[in-house]
This record gives sequence, structure tokens and C-alpha cells, in this order.
Amino acid sequence: MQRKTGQREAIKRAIREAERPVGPLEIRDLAEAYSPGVGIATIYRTVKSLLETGWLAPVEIPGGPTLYELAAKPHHHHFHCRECGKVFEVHGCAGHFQKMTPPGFQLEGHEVILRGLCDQCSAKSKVPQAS
Amino acid sequence: MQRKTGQREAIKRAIREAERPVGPLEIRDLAEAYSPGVGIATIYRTVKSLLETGWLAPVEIPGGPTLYELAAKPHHHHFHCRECGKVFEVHGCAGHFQKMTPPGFQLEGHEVILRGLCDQCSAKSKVPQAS
DNA sequence: GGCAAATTGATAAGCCGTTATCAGGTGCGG
DNA sequence: CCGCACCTGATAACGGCTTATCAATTTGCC
Repeated sequence: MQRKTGQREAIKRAIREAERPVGPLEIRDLAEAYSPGVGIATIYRTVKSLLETGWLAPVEIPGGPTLYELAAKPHHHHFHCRECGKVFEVHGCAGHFQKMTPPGFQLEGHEVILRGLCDQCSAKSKVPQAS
Repeated sequence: MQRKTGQREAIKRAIREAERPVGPLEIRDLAEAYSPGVGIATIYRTVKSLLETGWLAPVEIPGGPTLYELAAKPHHHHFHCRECGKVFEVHGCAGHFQKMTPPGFQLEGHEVILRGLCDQCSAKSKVPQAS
């Protein structure tokens, strides 16, 4: 039987409050506030079980570890900042993907990844030395 | 000085003839026809130098090795078959990505990955036992 | 409280793509 | 056709992310 432990609650809370896709290491850092000393193995174990229950959804970004976000989100895509490496949610989906699909191919889904600078990194690069 | 070797020619020819993004292992298999016994280390070395010369471009697909394609191609995107795992080129780019970019973010590029079944796998799943 | 089973944390081990190493082979300028 | 610098192939080593192991701890039902 699945027990309710402080660690699991801390991990769920950390992911919920991140408000953007996060990886295992970042989850641990965030969960640290609610469950000090939580081990990385627990993060992986818990993430795995949360994926199985459908509470979490994986977000795969090339060149990095798999990130995770709440599964109960409407259709959206992601913005990958080349500076800080963080991934953000972007809303809307402007695309006509069926038109791009070659004849004979069955389109089942799509992924859009925008790349560039997030708001914070964009501001920093414009004003290298802050006030 | 960069020499002209049979292996390098074989690798370039293999990639040129693949007509879709290919990974190191697949490059080796294809190059095998033109340079039997070519080693995987040579593939990696050659790919690296071809990237530096701008002849090749990397194609990063989540959950797999980096693929490579000829750099001299017009803007396009990719279709990832969930059955055979191969990646195909798709032409056109129907999207309004600037509209999706959050305020303060700087959009520099985008990636679109369509997922589903390629023509061959699609045909197979419809007719499991061929004629 | 008490106990069995689930959970945890530290760490070893595994996995996979990639790179380094090095002895032997080879293109090419002279 | 010589010789050396470059290239090659086999394989070991590497780096990162993830999973397995296991003793110690904790949860939840009685």
C-alpha cells in the first residue's frame, strides 16, 4: 500500500510550486525546503510513481535530463532559454501540423520548442551591470 | 593538413545518401558499404570535423543520440516515428511562433517535432501480415 | 505502543553515448 | 619511393543520468 510520507508531499509541493518543468536535481533542491536531506533516489522513485499515476508528465528537452510538469495542464509548448537553461511554458499553439505531414504518415502529436532568452536573461544581457 | 581518406569519403557519401537525419551507428552501417570495417571512433571524429566545417548540422531528438543531416538544407522540421524510431524531414513551417512568445522573452529559433507513424510503419500496422 | 511492510538515504552499480589512448597503417609532399 | 605527420580501429575510459542494493527508519493498522 502506498503510504503518505513527508518526502512525497514535499516533492509534490515542490513540483507544484515550480510552475515550470523541472528536473530531478532541481526538484530535490526545491523539496529541500519542505523535507531537508531528501535523497536523490527518493526523488527518482517518487517521480516514477507519480508518472505512473498520471499526476506528472515528462518533458523531454534535447541535451538535458528529462523534466517533469503537472500532467493536468492544457495543451501548451515550451521555451528553452539558452542562457540559464530553464524551460518555460508557453501558451497557445499556432501551427498547421497536419499540412506538414507527408502523405502516408500518421500524425499523432507534435512538440514545439522555442529557443532564445527568457525575460530575466534577456534583461541581464541588455544591462550587464544592474543598478 | 586534412587528408582525403576513403573513410571520410565513405562517411560523407553515406550521410548524403541517407536523405534523413542519421546517428553515428547508422552512419557506420551505411558507410560500411563503401569502407568495410570502418570504426565507430572514426565516425565520431569525422562527424565532429564535418560539424566544424559547417557541412553537417546536428538534429537533437529527445531520448536518442544526436542525429546529423546536411547543413545545406532550407528551413524544415522533423517527423519522429514512434515505431521504427527514424526521423524524417518535413517541409514547410506553419507556425506563428512570435505570437506564442511571452512578453520579455527573446525568440531566436524554434524546433517542431511531429510524432506518429511513418509511411512504412503505418502500412505495416494496418496490414500486419504482408502478401 | 507494537509490529510488519513500505519507505528512505547513501552509495554502488548500470547504462549509453561519446571521447581518449595508442599501436599500426596510410596519404601525400618532396 | 621515402618518410613523417596524419589517420584509423579497437578498446578502455569517461561523464551524466538513472536504477539497484541494503541497512536503518517510519508509517499505518491492530
